[in-house]
Amino acid sequence: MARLSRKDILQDFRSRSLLEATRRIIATEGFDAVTMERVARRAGIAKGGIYLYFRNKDQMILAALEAIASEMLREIETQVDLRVDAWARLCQLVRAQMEAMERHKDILRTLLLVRWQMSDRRERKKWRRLLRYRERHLGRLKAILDEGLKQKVFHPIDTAAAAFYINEMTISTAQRRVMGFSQSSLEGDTQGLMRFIAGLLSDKKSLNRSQENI
Amino acid sequence: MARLSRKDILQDFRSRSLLEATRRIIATEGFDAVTMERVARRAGIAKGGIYLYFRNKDQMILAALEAIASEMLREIETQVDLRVDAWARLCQLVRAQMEAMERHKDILRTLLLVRWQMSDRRERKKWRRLLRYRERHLGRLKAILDEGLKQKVFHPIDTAAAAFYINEMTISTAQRRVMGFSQSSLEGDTQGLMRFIAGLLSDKKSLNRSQENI
Amino acid sequence: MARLSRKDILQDFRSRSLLEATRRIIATEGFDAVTMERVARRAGIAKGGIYLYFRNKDQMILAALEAIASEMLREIETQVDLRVDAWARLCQLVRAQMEAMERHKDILRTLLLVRWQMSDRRERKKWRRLLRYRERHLGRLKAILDEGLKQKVFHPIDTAAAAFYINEMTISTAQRRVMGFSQSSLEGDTQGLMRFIAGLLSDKKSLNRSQENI
Amino acid sequence: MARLSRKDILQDFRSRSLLEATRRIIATEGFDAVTMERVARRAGIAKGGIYLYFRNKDQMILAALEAIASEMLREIETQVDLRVDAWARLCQLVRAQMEAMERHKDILRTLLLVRWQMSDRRERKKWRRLLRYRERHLGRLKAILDEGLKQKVFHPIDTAAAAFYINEMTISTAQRRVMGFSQSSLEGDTQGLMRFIAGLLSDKKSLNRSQENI
DNA sequence: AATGAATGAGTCTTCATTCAT
DNA sequence: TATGAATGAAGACTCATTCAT
Repeated sequence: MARLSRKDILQDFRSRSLLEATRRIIATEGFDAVTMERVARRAGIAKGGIYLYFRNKDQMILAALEAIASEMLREIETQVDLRVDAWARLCQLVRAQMEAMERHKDILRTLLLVRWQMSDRRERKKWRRLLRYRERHLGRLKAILDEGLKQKVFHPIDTAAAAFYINEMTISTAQRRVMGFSQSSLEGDTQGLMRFIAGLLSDKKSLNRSQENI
Repeated sequence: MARLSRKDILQDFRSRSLLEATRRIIATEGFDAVTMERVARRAGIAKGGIYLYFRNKDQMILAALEAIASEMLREIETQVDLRVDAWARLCQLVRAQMEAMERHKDILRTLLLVRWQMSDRRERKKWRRLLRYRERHLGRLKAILDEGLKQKVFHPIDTAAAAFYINEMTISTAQRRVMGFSQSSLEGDTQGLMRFIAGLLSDKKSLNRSQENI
Repeated sequence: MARLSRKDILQDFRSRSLLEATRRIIATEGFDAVTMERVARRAGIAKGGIYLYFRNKDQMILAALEAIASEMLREIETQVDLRVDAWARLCQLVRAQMEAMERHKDILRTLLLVRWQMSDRRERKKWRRLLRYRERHLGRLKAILDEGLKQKVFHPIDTAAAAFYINEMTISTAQRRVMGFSQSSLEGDTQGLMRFIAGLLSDKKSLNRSQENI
Repeated sequence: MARLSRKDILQDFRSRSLLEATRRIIATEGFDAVTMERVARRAGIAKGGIYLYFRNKDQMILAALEAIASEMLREIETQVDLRVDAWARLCQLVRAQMEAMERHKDILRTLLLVRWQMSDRRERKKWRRLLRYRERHLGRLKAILDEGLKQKVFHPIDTAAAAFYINEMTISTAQRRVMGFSQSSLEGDTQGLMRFIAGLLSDKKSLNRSQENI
């Protein structure tokens, strides 16, 4: 791989600083509090300097969101152990997703809010890269489901649809926590969620078995 | 009932125009695109006139969202037939919800956007009234589930959690359609959703039976 | 004099209500709080109705200020006893002025602030009527001084200038009270003021005499 | 002393321009005529630029007033010669004050306007800093009077009250000139004023003496 | 490359005045 | 006459973006 010149390193560092500053502002003061002025100050860069790294505010925020999404996905994916069976792996994935969302709950709101702006068809292109993370996650979920099906751990099911629903249910559960509407612990909510997912996927036998493994 | 004078009618009309304009802007361009100027222009009213009907921008948006939630809930609730059994009634409710959301795609977009706005804890109080609609809907769902439990149509389950997840899955399904990510017909998506819900609620026997009734 | 028709009486009543409302608002909420809306509501009249009595806001405020000035002057002038000598009469006048200003201190600020707007030559005409009240008061002061001079109670002096200074000193004393910078009682401040005025007007002998009469 | 960079100079210039523009508008059109738009235009700066120098409108106006008060006080104080006796020094001070006010008629108008603004108790804190200038001036006056008392140049008197009244009379005299109500020359008015002040302070002997020195 | 002062369009809100009823 | 809904011109303040240094 090519050596990074001092300049490249500096550029990369500054760029990261900006994204990190953006993220911190979103987390602590909300999306509307993101101004170029504030971001620059927190990143220790002059306001005008931002434009050396990002075309405009939109692009900067997009990059910040992408960084967050990317990090969360990485966090989730490193938790999955390929040696265990499909159900156990699904459990790991969902649990990891719950934990990641809990960890980043300050940002979660913004990230998910953006999902809806993404459905504006006129700006589809703008959000395309961000949508890829979602697709990647759904793909991973589906792969596990497919494998479970092959292993006859789950009953026959539309795995794409199931992946979609499982993801949505997980997000909803996390959202309920973010809104402060859950009295349970993270673990309690996760287990409740897994029980429902088990209901979706399994015939009675595997359901029983699976509940032991939650 | 009191006769409405010409003035009352006009007032009501203006007020509705403003709420409608607000809704359309939120749905098509997002919350940030709502400016008093634009709302006024779309409603065919002078900028200052808005303040005859709403104290400020926040109140106007809130009123618009409440009108939306209220209307959608009313549409859904009128579809439920009290004489049929719990499962059939659940089917009606979910189907009605799907249809209402399909009918008012822009309303749906607005409601889903606001769901995430609401999760900002700093503004909890602001959204309280709006959350009541959600609670009312979840209550109705739960009542049906409770009754189904009493009638032994469903297997033992945490009905509050189940109501939550059923609602979330329904919304997610509609959402997928709004985002253009579903190739199925409304009917197809609804049936798929009901099948998953059946999986959640029923033991094998009732599952089989229920699938006939979807 | 012509009989007043019912209409005239009503008009007069409404007009007074408006001026009184204006005055109360100035006194309680300050000059900037005077809006046509508020004035109308307090006067129990519709907003648009004001324009039946006054050409515009400026004229209304002017009329209100004039009413206040007129009332204060009347209050002051009724206190002067023509039978006593010049110095006693001057004492009465100054004391009455202090008392009137104390009574109307909420308004005083605005009334005196306006004095300065009056010095805008471009708007001289607008303020002319209000200035007459000032002139009338100064005239009365000067008349007393002139008489005192004739009676040899005061030492030779430019009575016009003295009238001016006495009035200014009186206003300044009242102002200091309005600003909360005086620890004395009204009576104390008034006596202090009179002592200084005595210094202005009298030779040593009459000074001594006058101080008994303060 | 630190060298001023070109930037510092420019900043200082802009800041001064804004204060100067503010002052001119207050003096010619009154407080209500001060709008950010107008100030910016007169200062040759963009509207938003003002906020680089002042937090908000209030602060800008306050800064302008403070600059005015400060400058006027400086002009006055440099005229006082410490080697002469108390009466001569008082003459110098009053004369200097009259001259400064004559030189800066628009400043005077501004200061007198603000005197009445300040008497709004609701905003006491806002004006505190500005009041210090008044106190400083009164303190200087009182010090001269106290010294005169010690030197037996003046007859026994409440020097604090006398300082207050002398200042008020001086201002009133200048004010009368600004309003165009004086036919005398500046010198004539000043001498008239000093004669009255002499009446306040002196027994007959010193009065006679002092009149030679006016 | 980097800075941050400067710009000016855009935002919410207020309110004197008009005018249909 | 009287009403008060409607208008629209201001006003204070913010902030993305530019550009001279």
